[in-house]
Amino acid sequence: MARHSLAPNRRSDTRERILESATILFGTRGFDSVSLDQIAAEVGVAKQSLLYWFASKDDLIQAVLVNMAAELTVVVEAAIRSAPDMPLDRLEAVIHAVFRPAVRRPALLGLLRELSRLPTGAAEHLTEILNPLVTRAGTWLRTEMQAGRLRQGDPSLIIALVYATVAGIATEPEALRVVGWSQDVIGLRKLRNELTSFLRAALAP
Amino acid sequence: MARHSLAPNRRSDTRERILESATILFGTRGFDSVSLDQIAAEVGVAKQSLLYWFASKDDLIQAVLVNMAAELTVVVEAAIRSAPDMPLDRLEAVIHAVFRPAVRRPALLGLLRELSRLPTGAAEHLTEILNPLVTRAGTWLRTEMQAGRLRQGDPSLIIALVYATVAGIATEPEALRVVGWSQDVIGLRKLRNELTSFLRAALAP
DNA sequence: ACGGTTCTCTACCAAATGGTAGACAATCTC
DNA sequence: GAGATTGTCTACCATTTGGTAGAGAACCGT
Repeated sequence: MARHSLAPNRRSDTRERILESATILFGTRGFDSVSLDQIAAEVGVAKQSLLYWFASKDDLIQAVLVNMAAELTVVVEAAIRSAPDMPLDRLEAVIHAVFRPAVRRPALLGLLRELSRLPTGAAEHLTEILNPLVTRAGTWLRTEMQAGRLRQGDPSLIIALVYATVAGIATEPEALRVVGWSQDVIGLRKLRNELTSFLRAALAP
Repeated sequence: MARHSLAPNRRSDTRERILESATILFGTRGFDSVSLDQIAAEVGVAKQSLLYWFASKDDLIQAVLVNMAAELTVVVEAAIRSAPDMPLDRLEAVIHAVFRPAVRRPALLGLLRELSRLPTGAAEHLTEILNPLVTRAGTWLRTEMQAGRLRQGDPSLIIALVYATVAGIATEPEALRVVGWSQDVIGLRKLRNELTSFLRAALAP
């Protein structure tokens, strides 16, 4: 009898499949709006299999967040390393790099949007992962400014502005639609290009 | 015996107090994360009094959204009318006008962030309210561009960019904090000023 | 062959949630 | 003053939720 249609493996991929589905669901609909049952149904397992891999919903959320932070870090660091040397070109490359996963998987940045719903202190671990990334970017901007290759300004503010814009664009298509735009008319690619040309105009020395 | 400590009034202000509390709670923590019990407790009434004024949770959400759209419309239209004549100054005035309620009541823009969680079609009514506002702004930008007082560009993209940035800044302080910034270091006012100076640099003819 | 480990499942449970039924008090209308 | 209206409440309910208990199948090392 095929009660266990999925033959148990010593090395099961269930954990990764749960993480993937949970990332998408949490990122698009929010931690509180997604139940463990829904995630389990999406993955195609029973809820209790899910609770075997993650002791509680909070544990699952934590794992999803750490996973997301690591993924973002890899993408951004790779872009910084491989980008062209001129600061404006490099900045554009990084923005493109962040936009690509943000568009393919809006849930990634959507998760950041969810942070404010966590109990206080639950996101402390994320700071350890993401803060160095931001600090590095700030240091780089400052260096370029002092070398006269970028207009003077507060690096922190620039980074915050870029983050807010990317997050706002990538995670709120519905809000944009409601005020009267369809995705086709606006388009994430167009918005990305507009953002980069804005930055070029504002940061050129 | 004071079982009804609040003397019933023919004209009760309970409805408005519910709307106010619901706006704040929904906007900061999300539709699904806030229960009717919590709203009722915040207002200081029983849940059933709440259901007397709004037939269901969906009804309450709908009312909160319409209320928010009307409030935003008033603010923006007033700013457009009273602003100085030079386009860049006027644009800055409008941004300041949107930022003020956005900072005082982050829930206002936070509600827009929540739209993607509504069942399809539930936000149609909002489009009727907000779309004219956006259309008007777009027409105005286009006119100024044709008059040569702003650099050429796609008005829709500019508006979307401004909206995304304001919304991202005003509604995600927690996300900004997690990557390593405190509100004190960054500050919404600084971010607003940075945004307007960016726009000036990018849109000056 | 066999005992332990890994993995998934069915069967429950206590708490919270959105919502209903209806009693009861204050006020208005006549 | 009588009856309808308005507004608030207590009591209750069905469903959903996160989580527990524990059985059983497939695989491992010996």
